[in-house]
Amino acid sequence: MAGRPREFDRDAALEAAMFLFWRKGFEAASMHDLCEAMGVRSPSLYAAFESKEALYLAAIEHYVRTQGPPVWDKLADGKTAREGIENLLIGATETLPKSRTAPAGCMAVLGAVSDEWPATIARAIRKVRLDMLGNLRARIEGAVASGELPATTDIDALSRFYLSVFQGMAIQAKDGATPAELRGAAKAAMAAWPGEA
Amino acid sequence: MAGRPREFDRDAALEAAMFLFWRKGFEAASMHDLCEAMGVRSPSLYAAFESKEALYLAAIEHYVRTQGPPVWDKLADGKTAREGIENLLIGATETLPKSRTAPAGCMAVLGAVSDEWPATIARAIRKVRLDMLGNLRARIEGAVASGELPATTDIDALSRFYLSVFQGMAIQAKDGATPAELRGAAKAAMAAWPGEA
DNA sequence: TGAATTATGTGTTGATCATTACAGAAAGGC
DNA sequence: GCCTTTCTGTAATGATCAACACATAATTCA
Repeated sequence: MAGRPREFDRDAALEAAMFLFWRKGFEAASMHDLCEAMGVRSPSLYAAFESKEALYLAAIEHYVRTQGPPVWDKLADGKTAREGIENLLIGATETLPKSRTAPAGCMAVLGAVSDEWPATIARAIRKVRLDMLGNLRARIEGAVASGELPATTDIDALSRFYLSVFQGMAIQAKDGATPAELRGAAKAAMAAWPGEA
Repeated sequence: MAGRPREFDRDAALEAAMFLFWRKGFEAASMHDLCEAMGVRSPSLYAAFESKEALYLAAIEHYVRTQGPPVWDKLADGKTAREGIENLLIGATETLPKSRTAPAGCMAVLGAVSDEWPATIARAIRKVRLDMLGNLRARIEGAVASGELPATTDIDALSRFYLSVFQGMAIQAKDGATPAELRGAAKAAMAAWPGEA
């Protein structure tokens, strides 16, 4: 037995919440701001999303699902792992800076970076960052298996290194770095590829 | 004409505030927490530091003055710029992870990384990050001038690149990376030095 | 000794926060 | 038409927040 139908689009509201959390973080985005951005009154919001904390968790999941692939799918592009990682980094130089449609930076890289975000949120975001590391690691492992990289390659070190470049670029994008400026950093990072001149 | 003398050590209190801000950020460190950590009642705190915002500004200045040099002075160590930057990064692998005496991460790298920190604080922190970039840039410029690096070196790209490695390592330290793990990333980053095999 | 000055401690202020009570409205099932 | 269910809007809840009023204590200068 269905009651009164919901008058707002749950997905559109979630996306609006995502953008606000992306820009402001968890604490600074107040329920008042969120209601306004989502075009929903607070009781409807609580009925649909349970709590501010649960809303954030839904928002970052939506973020990973919608904003992640355009960036991270590039890691699989190209025949070699070297090309894949370069494609990832160069792609990020375009998406990380502020644009007409998106805030600067990366919600997952820059979130929960101080203590005393709710523990569940900190855990969820840390998991996303660990997944980034895992993605890089998997690509590099593949390159070692295929012989693109020597068996002596320090896989952990190399994946952690490229993750740190990505994360650092996110901070600099937040500080206003342009795609061209980030591209310089990305190109420089590729010179660290084993065997590079 | 001096009135009643202050009963607490202003510098010790400032340092306690610094550590709390370092760990929690601006918003999440409440005046209540700060008073407790500093061992001071709020009216005394306001008399000595004016406001929470001004206290944060004093705290980050104290941070740069006391925590910066042990890390950034290493940039001048070594005969070459390459050695200096390697010393900086390797040194950071020891100081960035959580220790008995210090929280994980870097107050300047990880601060004001979301919107809606007070504008004056965001400006101050961004300036510290810009100074980091300037320090790297100056060292690399010197290396080009002395002939250590070719005149064709992309100075902006190289300094931005090493800044991003430093900043990324700060995030990973916050996520629990160990000195050994960070050392791998730092060593890998040095392979990007122009002319490296 | 007393006047001026500055710190301290208690307790409060208005604002803002996330969350919810409550009453009315819109749908389906009978 | 009526009951159940679910959503919407208004308005309130207690909690916490930064900041401060006020009275008192400690010091210096005259």
